[in-house]
Amino acid sequence: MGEKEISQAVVARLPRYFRYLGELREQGVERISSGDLSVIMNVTASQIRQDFNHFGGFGQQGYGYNVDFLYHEIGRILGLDEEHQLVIIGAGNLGQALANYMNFEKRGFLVKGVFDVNPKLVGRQLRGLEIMHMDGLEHFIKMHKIDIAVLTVPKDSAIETAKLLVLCGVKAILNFAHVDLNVPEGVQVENVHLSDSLMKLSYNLHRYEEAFGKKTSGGGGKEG
Amino acid sequence: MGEKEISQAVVARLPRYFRYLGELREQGVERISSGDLSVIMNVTASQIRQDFNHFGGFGQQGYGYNVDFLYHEIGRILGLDEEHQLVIIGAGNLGQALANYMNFEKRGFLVKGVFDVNPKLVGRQLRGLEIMHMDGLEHFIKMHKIDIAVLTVPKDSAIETAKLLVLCGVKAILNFAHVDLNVPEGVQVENVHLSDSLMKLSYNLHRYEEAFGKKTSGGGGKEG
DNA sequence: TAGATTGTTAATCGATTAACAATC
DNA sequence: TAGATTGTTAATCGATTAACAATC
Repeated sequence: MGEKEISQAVVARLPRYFRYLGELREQGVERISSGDLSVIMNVTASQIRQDFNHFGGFGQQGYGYNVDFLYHEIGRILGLDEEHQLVIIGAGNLGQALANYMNFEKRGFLVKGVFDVNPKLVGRQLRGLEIMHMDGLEHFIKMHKIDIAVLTVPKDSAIETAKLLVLCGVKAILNFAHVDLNVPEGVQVENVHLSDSLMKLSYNLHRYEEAFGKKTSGGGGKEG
Repeated sequence: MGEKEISQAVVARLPRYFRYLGELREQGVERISSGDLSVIMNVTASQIRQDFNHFGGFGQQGYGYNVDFLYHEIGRILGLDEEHQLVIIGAGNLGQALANYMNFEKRGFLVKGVFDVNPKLVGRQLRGLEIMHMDGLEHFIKMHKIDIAVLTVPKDSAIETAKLLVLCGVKAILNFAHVDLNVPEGVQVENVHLSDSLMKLSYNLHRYEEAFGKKTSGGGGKEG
């Protein structure tokens, strides 16, 4: 009832909490305080408590947080307790790499199909999946109740493809194409712009060099 | 002299400006006002002017901004006017996909080498590059003045590999491994955590469904 | 010149951090 | 109970937006 909107800044931090809690859990750590976790994760204890409390009180005064419980709660908040059916659109290098990137499966993101328009690719096997032609996309999406699409097509066809995906009923798009998609409300888009990341890295590299001198010289300063 | 530090929020927006300005430029648009650009990019004109002014006055009152000039200025700010030598560490699916992803080259990011520890991969050709064994990494990095490394090794070896890269003199790492790297000051890291992106997408998908009902039904509402 | 639009200062908004009473 | 640590409110900090004088 009237759940206050959670800011994307908070949401963006959840996967990192989930990862650290997963590690602690595997190490057999049973409980952890926000203070200890803040040291490990290099954030403030205050932020940790604020973040968790957006979703309810997971901790206990004087005790801290139960690692296993918190891990599963955050997983549930992220929707990892449910299975997602996804398709990969674009079977180029990146699409193939992602199809082979098994790790998604164990979080409940099941790759059900891979699509492309290139007749040279259509029919090929990819980790047990046959690459299909885009013509069959609409039928496939409805048939298999696909809710997420991973978009790795060239940027010139990305906008058009996204439109088609939305029409077919896809509700979330992980977009690797280097364009902004314009989707209707209720359809979620998450962009992964690799060249943007590289440019940001380049900026920071240059700024640092400018500020502290370019000398890379061999050996040099041991950093404390 | 005493350049005020630019926030990462601003830096993160620069590649997007660069992209839109590049498009306008290709369309032959000569000048644009912050107002017009704000409509195209769906941000406030105020933010655009603030962002640009962090780096100096690129516009002219009553005229706006010269698209070509601004495009090149932002490129320069991002360090795209200089060439970067980079290596890809890890020649698995993702590493190979990135090596084949030519687009980096045209922005001055030159893939000079691909490395792996797997003897089955070492020696193979990848777009004109031979996959090399990690043993030769240090020599290669120094020889070719590599400043950026793209890290696509499994997470268990990522931290160790990053340490090695830093020792060899690499100044920036684009990290695809699903761990946080702990590098000394002056070494830049940019993380691309694909599963984090997918989890964020999943969160937003679930939140929306919860808030507005799960009904996906065929056909449904035409969005205005 | 008059109109347009920037550069920049001031106001607002939101996110992070600090503080502390509640409570296990 | 005393000590620890949360949940939560208040204070601070930073980023975004609004406003407008400067100026092309």
